Amino acid sequence: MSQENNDASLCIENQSCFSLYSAANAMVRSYRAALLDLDLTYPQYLAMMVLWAEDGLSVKALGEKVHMDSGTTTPLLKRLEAKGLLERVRCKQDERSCLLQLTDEGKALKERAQEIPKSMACQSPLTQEESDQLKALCDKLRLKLSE
Amino acid sequence: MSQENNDASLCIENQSCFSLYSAANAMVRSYRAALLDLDLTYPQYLAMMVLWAEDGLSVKALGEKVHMDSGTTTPLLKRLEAKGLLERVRCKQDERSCLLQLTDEGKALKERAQEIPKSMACQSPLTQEESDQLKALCDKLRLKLSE
DNA sequence: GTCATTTAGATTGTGCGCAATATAATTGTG
DNA sequence: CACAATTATATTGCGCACAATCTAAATGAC
Repeated sequence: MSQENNDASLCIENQSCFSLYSAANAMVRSYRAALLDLDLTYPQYLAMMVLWAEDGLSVKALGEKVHMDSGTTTPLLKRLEAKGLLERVRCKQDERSCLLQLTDEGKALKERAQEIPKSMACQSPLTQEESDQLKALCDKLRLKLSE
Repeated sequence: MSQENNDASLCIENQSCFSLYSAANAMVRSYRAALLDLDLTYPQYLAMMVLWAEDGLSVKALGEKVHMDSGTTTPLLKRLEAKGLLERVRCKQDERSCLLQLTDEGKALKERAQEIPKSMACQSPLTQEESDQLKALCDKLRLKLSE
């Protein structure tokens, strides 16, 4: 009674994790074309969205919002600084902390970015309800896994 | 009547794409500990699962199953070969094609891998229904986005 | 059979994602 | 106050993920 290949548990087609993984990659890929015009990668776009909502955050605060550690944020933020979208300045009160200030160019980019959510929504085959459902499931999963 | 910051569309907290992205990263991260014992990364584990189900596939066939292109598969498969888990042999009938053959060690690893799906399922906060729902939504999204 | 086209895979370069580690500033403790 | 512990950020190294490009083999058109 060996299970051999009709054992379903080690089959990627049956694994929601593989679907999650592949969908996230496909999503980032399809953002690429939309973000090309803004000269941003998807993770850079996430960082910019956080700063458009609240300028002047520290690296740590931004990292928490985008769920990235300093090994990811430090080089990413340096690239955004090199593009002239923000400045990284040491906090006077706490010299360990580094504050992120959008430049005028960085702020101005928000206008052009307004198109992105619209154009991405068009490409999605999901209804609003399905999209909300997906978000709820992903949030629940991530919260538990990052305990 | 400017929308300014109460404009919700450019806010990452409202975006299902960001939830998808973060959940996928968290998932891969939590696989890391489970796969440490097998000395596999998550993408390597995906490739091994495909070959455990069907040995002797070509690089192209494997790439299609895991949704990766040759820029990802070639170095990944070389690492699996370097670990002694498989061999890459040119196809006699078509010298362009490269066939993947599990070694005895590669086949043997399947036994130890049986624990992985179980241990990951334990960590998930999702019910079977929710997990199926998540999978269906992700599959629908990926299929549309990779048209 | 010749030559353009297609196909399979490999290579190169960039940017994450993250573990591990390092550095320097701050805080807590005696 | 000295000094250990904590905190914020930076650095290093590895493995994807993928666009772009290249090579070589196979196929198609004439």
